[in-house]
Parts: sequence; structure tokens; C-alpha cells
Amino acid sequence: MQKLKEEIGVVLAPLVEMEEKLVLDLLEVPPEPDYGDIAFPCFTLAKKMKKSPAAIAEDLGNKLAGKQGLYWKNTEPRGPYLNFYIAPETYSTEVLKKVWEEQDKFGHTNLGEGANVTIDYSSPNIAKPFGVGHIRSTVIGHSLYLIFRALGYNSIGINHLGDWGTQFGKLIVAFKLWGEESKLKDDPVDYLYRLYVKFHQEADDKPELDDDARSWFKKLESGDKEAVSYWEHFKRLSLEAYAEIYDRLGIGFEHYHGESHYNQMLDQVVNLVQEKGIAKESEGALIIELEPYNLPPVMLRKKDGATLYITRDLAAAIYRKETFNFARSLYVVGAEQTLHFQQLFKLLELLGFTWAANCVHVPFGMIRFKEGRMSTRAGKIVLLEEVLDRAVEMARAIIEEKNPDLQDKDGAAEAVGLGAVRFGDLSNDRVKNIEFDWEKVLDFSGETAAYIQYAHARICSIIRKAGPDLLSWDDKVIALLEKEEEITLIKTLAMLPEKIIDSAESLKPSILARYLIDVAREFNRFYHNCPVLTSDPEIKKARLLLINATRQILTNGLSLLGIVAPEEM
RNA sequence: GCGCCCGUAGCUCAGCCCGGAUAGAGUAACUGACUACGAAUCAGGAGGCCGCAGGUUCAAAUCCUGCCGGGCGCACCA
Repeated sequence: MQKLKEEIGVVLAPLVEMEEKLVLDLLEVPPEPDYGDIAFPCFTLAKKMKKSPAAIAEDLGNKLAGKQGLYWKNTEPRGPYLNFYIAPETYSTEVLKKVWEEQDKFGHTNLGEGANVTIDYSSPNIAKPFGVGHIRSTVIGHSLYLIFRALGYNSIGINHLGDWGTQFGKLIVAFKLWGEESKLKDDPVDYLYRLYVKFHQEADDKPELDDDARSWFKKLESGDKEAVSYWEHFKRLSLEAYAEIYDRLGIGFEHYHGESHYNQMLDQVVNLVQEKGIAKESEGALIIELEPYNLPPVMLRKKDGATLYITRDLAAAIYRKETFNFARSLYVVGAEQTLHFQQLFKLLELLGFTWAANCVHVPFGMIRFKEGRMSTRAGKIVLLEEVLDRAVEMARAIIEEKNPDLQDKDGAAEAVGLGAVRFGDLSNDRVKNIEFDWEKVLDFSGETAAYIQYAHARICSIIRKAGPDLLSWDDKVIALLEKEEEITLIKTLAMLPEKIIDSAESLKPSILARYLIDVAREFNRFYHNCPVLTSDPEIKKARLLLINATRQILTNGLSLLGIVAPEEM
């Protein structure tokens, strides 16, 4: 498509007396396939030439009448637009050959030239259960990780574990009051979670519990043996539980640098801020006024001397720059923390770090119940594990019904079930809140991962039946792909590279996800109108190449969303 | 009170960054297609003051301003 545009630029520039680049910027894709493949709008020219846009388009059409290029076969003025139609043969050959040759690398580029991109994602809070709320950061972050890697960046996944903070004071207090070691061993995350909830219930009536919790956290910060041993115990048990979920989702991190990792740097960071002269004491606490920037003040140290979340984030940002010298640093964290990151980045800027401009908060909306928001403290939460299990179970039931002879039912059910959960989080614009609805989670029809996986499985089935020998590259047969469904499918396939780039630039995997739905849809249209196996040998060969390219685009795309496409389901 | 985000078909959402041709999907309800390469599919009609009101423009779902509705946040949590 890019080559087509460039060619048009060269042809059009002299005719309209504009620079090629300007022409290229104006070119757009028409809303209807009937209107051609690339359109040149004549509105901007109308002023300059003092003629109606339609007359200009007409004029250009006359000048180009009967002419054609390598990638376009004719032009057609239509209202204020001059529309170009592609030459299917050269275009299709170009696209399909490229996919054939590059295989699982199709769509990948070296745009990033190996530059480091740190991606802070998932980052659960130790001792809290892994709820569906956390899946958004995990799944969106991991997809961005894969997308950046496909573009030649060196993605560095960082799991910034919430393994420090007042919640540990609360847990220690709760465990000392009500805890039993045996129950802790059975199901540590669940048990710690129940203690956490109980703590908040009790603290409503007994505010002194909160004071106890603060003082235990203070002890932890100053290295108190007992506090540290509780903390280590809780942390180890939680990490073991998270590891299972990450394994299941096929997710790994380069670094598990939790908040505690930055403890030894905090004094240094606080000193740095004080040297800059931007901090001041207020009611015993150390704060920084950000009023000139229209932001509320930031507190770096509480009056009891303990540090806060942002103190550790400040240290972490500096550490990441020093360690990884990132080109960009992404924080895939909920939208409710937008202010926090505005303050953090402003602080970095005030400290004179010009790279603060390369730090980006990638926010996303929250998952809510119909009745209101989820709350860990109140115990109103849906566990991720339960969601995954039920989705896989449902997929398994459907397979049992539709494909009872399938060999690897478990494998397929896992791929489809997990794919559904992932896709549900990836296919909509990040920033919107999602209403949690079991019916939607367990629905595998329409715009879902299963729709894409099903198209993939059908293709695999056809290729299996044709026999692998028939699938080989042949320049000569591509010209036989001339039906509307075939051409449209090829045009859609060709978009993968630009969609991957779009996703990276906008930090929205949803662009890629929705594109894959389009590909599957166009394939289905082809499938219902163009038989492969029963066609004449030459056409059969050409169509096999076409569906094989489609299969490749689907797996390449899905893999960047972290979704597996089984060959049968 | 102040700041940020969201508002498009009954429901869930694309499109908005970068303004252009009749505003698109899915889903629900209705109609049709398995003696067809897998019906988790496809085809069809139906369904819209693009929250409201101004403004900019030859042209606004898209840009600007105000308002309304919802969400989130705003010094000792993360």
C-alpha cells in the first residue's frame, strides 16, 4: 500500500504543482471499496485554483485517462475526489510473496533499532489476591511488550511488585491478632486476603489498629527482625502463587524489582530533592509544592519518617534510567493513578532529568460491577483464577458438543478460554471502564478471540486436507485471484505491518485486536464464496497460497496479543 | 470546590489524535443457508437529534467554548 501511495505521489505531484510529500499527506482511503483504493481529495486545491473541487477531480481524471502504473490500473474522478484503483495482479503478488517469504516475521520491522523500552506492568500487590482488576495491566502490558519487540525495540518487562508499604503493617497486625500458620500454608494468598479484609472491618470500630499498622510498617522500614521475617514470609508465599498464573498465561518478566528493591536508594533520592531546594517541611512531613504547575503537593516523607509510594517510584524511575538507559519508559497502570504519574514526571523534570519526557503513563479504565466498583478491602472482587477456570471450562463444554472427536481437547479449551479473557481486555479502548459480566466473559460468538481462532482452525483444516505438497510458491497462479472476496482479503492482509506500528504509537493493542477481527471476517466471506479444495488445480493452488498467508497473519497478530491459535478446536 | 477521563443503534463498542464522499461492527429480536473445505460460520432486512447548546470551517461524531450526565482523583494508602 505504501508503494502504491508513493507511486501516486510521483504521478500527481507535477500535475497539481505540489510537492510529492504534500500529495502523500492528502491521500486517503475511500470509505467504500467501489470508490477505489486510494483517493486524492481536491478541496485544498480548490482555493488555489479557484475552481470547484469536482471540476479539478474531473480535470485530473481526464489527464490520467487511459494511463496506469505498476500498482494501479486506472483512475476515476468521483465528486471532489480522484480515485485510484489498484492493479490486483502486481499488488497481490507483492503482498502474498512477502508473507510467504517472511513467514512469522511478516509485520515485524527494525524501527526500534534495539533501543531499550522498559514496561512496568502487572505489578500486583503482595498479599492481595490477583483479581480481574489486575488482569488489565498484565494483559495490556504484555501485549505492548510483544509489540515493541516485534518493532525491533528491546522490551524490558518489569514487575514492580507492591511488596512494601503500610499494607504490610496491617497484615502483620492482623496476623498477630488472628492468624494461624496452618491456614496460611494451605492457601496463602486467599488467607492473607481474608486477614486484610478482616483488618479493615475491625479498624472501622477500632482506629487504634491503624496506628498499630503504621508503627509496624515503620519497624519494617527500620529493619526490625520480627517485622522483616513476617514480610519475607508473606512475600515468598505470594510470589509462589503468582508464578502459577504467569506460567499459565505464558508471561515472564526480565525483572521482579518490587518497591522494596529501592529501599536503600531512598535516602539518596530524598537528599537529591533537598539539594535541589524544591522540598520543604510542612507539619513534620517533607513535601514539594507543585502549585505553579497546577498540581497538588507531593509528600516524600511522612511525619513519622516513613516513605511513601511516590518516593519509591521516584527512586525506581532513576534506577531504571541508570540501569537500562531506556528510550522510553512505560507504566501500564490504572487511570485512577493519573495524578500520581503527573506528579512523578513533573518531579523528575524539576530534578533536571530531561528524560522525564520519555516516561509515559499508559492508563486504563477499571473493571466494575453493575452495582459499583470492586474493592479489595471490602472483599468485593472476582478472582482472576476463577475467571480463567470458568472460561476454559465453558470452552471445553462447547468443544465437547461441537467437536467430540478432537484429540487435544484440553489444549484447545485452554487456548480458547484464555484467549477469550485476554481478548476481552485487549479489544476495547484501554481508557474505558469495563463492566464485569459473566455472560460476556463466557460468550464465544461475534467479535471474540474464538472468532479469529476458528477462522485459523478452518484454514489449517483445509491445508491438511489438501496435503502439504500442494502448498508451494508459484508466481503464475496469483493472477487467478480476481474475485472480489479474494482481492479484499489480500488488501486486508497487507495492513498488518501498519497496524502493528499504529498499536505501538498509540500504545493501544486494541487496534491490532480489531484488525484481526477484520481479517477473520474477510476470510469468512472468502470461505463462503470461494471453494478451495474443489477448484481447478491452478486456482486451488492460488487459493491455498492465499489462505496460508491468512493463517500466517492471524498467528502473527494473535501472538502479539499473547493468544494461541490452535490448529483444531 | 478544583483537575483528568468517558458519553455514538435496545445493549456492548469501532471511528475522534490527523475534520471530508450515504456514521460502522458485534449482540438481542426477525428471515434465510449444514447431501457445502468445520454453522464457534455466512447472507438479509430492521434498528441513529453521534449527550445538549453555541462557535470555527466550503465541510464537524471528529477541532474550540459552555452546560448536563456518569466515572476517577485531589498531604501522611498504593
